[in-house]
Amino acid sequence: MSRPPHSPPTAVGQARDLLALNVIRLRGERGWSQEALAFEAGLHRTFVAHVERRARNISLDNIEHLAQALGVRVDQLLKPLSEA
Amino acid sequence: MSRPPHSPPTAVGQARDLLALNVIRLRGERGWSQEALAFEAGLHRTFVAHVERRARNISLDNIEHLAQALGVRVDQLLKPLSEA
DNA sequence: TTGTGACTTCTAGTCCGTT
DNA sequence: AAACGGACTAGAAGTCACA
Repeated sequence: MSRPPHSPPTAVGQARDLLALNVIRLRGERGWSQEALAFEAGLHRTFVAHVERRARNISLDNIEHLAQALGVRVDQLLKPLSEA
Repeated sequence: MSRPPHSPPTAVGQARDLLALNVIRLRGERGWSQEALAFEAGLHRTFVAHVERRARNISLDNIEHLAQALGVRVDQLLKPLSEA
């Protein structure tokens, strides 16, 4: 009565994992420290660290700031690694 | 000194628009009211209304709840309509 | 059925540190 | 360079009355 038959079951909390892994990956590709990324995104260094450790429930506006700092689209930050 | 040369410039606030448009579209495709979606996502009806009107800076966990209710992946909710 | 402003509670997000 | 903690403030979550 609600979900399309072919969509894979998605465990809660996976979004934080996806974001964390993509941020870590993209930041690494650019050779940036957490502090450098935080500066580019206008966020605090400890907050970026929390996000990468999945310890915080980041808001959409700040996801967007991270995406812009990394030079990618917002949805790219939430794609499964297999597709990134 | 920061952004890859070929990434398109993305205006701030677009993420809310993207999310809103995708939620409205997917909800419409399913013939659901805001209240029905809210119920499926475990959220309040007025909260969904605020999100669709871009009036709230929703967090990642709740984006995930909406995605699960709609039976799509999180990144699908933030894709440009042209690619959805 | 949906939009909206206002309100309280709780956590996102900052800033200071130490390891 | 990054994990981790404490204390604090800004702002999201969640709800309601009403248009």
